[in-house]
Amino acid sequence: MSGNKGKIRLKPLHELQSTPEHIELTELKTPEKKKKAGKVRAATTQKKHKELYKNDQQIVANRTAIKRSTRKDQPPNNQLRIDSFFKSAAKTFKVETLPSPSTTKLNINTSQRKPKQKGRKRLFDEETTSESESNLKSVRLPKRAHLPRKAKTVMDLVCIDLCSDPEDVREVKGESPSSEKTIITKEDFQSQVFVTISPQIEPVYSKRQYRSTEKIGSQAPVVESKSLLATAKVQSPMVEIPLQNLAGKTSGTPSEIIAVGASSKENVPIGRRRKSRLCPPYKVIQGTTFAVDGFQFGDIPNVTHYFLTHYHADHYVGLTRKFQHPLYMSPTTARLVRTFIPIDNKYIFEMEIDNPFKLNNIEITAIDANHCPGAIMLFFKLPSGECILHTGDFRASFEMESLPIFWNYNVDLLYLDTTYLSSKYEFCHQTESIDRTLALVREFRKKNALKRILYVCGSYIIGKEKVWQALADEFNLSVWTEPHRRKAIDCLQWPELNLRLYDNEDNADLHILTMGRLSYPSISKNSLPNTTCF
DNA sequence: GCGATCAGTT
DNA sequence: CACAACTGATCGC
Repeated sequence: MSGNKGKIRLKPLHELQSTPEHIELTELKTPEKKKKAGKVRAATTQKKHKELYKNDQQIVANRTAIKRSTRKDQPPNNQLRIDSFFKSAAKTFKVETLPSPSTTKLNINTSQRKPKQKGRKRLFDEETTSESESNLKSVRLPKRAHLPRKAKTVMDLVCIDLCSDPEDVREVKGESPSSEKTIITKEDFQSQVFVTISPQIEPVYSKRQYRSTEKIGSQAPVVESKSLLATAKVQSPMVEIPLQNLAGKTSGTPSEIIAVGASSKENVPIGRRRKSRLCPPYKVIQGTTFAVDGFQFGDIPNVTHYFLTHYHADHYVGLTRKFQHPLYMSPTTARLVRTFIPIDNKYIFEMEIDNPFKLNNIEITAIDANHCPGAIMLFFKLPSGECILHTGDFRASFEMESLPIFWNYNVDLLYLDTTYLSSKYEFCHQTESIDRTLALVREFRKKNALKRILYVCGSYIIGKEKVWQALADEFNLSVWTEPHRRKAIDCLQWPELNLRLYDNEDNADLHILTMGRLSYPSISKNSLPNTTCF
């Protein structure tokens, strides 16, 4: 390895998040009044749940004359939980991993590749795994044992939880098949992150430090991202991370990664007084006047265009009817925004996926992020030739590697918006998650053939459609969801989903519910006696 | 009443 | 314990 070839320079968070001089440190403790309010709220919530549960118990008792468990996380005595079923069953559950195109070696010398060459781009070179590991040793935390990387065709699964996000189905034990696939896996990044984004660094960017005491406005003390980043470069050497397995030598090796946080909690101000927050530097794309998923900071100085990567609450937080700037998003996200947030339509601009367009002489391409419907990554090509990728929330897949844009351009700067960088998170392909779900439900149905089954799928506003569609299709289920989500699903323009959806909650086989309503009191309220839930 | 904020939930 | 992505209650304007 020489220079930065095959390496990513990772900017430590403490540099990116350096506290500007003008930020005042505000009180560290929650004021007593708020504490009290919090307690009152908590008490109210508890009371509400108790009452709900009490009522629910009565309903169930009246219907079934069977006394149900008083534990909230337990099903009524006449109901089974499929999740407990499969947790015990999963230990012997095996999944055959199908050979994927990405496991087939291409025998292409990456150094000889031409930019327009066809074929699958190897974002991670399977040949470099061992080299990568040895190089990473210097930065890996001493106590962190690395996982075996060689794939097997059959893996043992210890824990599969249908109640979890199917995207989160993890292999706690066993070996990942991903090591022989050329996908960007979390594991490939894990070592870097453990070193770079360390607990010692994070507190610098504590909630209270990113707190403005003034209104955001023309004189507002806002972080100037470019200068801050430039300063970071000068003041502290980059953490050099060997990632020679990321992309070929002629294309697509990001020279820098900026860790991006999207959570609304990242710099939550304290107190009730309305004070705007400071915009963290990573919300603004370096060298541009574009802000991504940054709506809770008022008008960000020097930002002319705003982007929304997808319609999830922690990304559109702060986006209200008052918003008055050009706002770019995918067509699907645009329909959702129009439906739920009354922003003047003249500010909403749709970006076609994979269709580059220019803004301020910067070429922008929206790429499918493989997250929820309408979720995109953003690829910026600056006049200088510098290419910047903002991932938003995304799910890496080997299909992504085939995208021409990753073949044709280097990624010089990467805004990586992700949380699951720890080795404890192991992600399989989305289709595999769905297949496992179907297999488990199939097995459950077989064992409970005589029972009526109420299928319950927890969901955010959008994002679980493929799972419940697969269930509905295979088992011919009628689906019901809450009116709010129904409205959102209608925005997706996904006819197959609408075919399955019915307005009648009582007759539906499969309920798509908000996560917060997945507790048994809530579920039972909507279910009939002698019903098996999962 | 709207929007911001916080606590609590899965 | 962690986390994302919520919901609902409360507070400030």
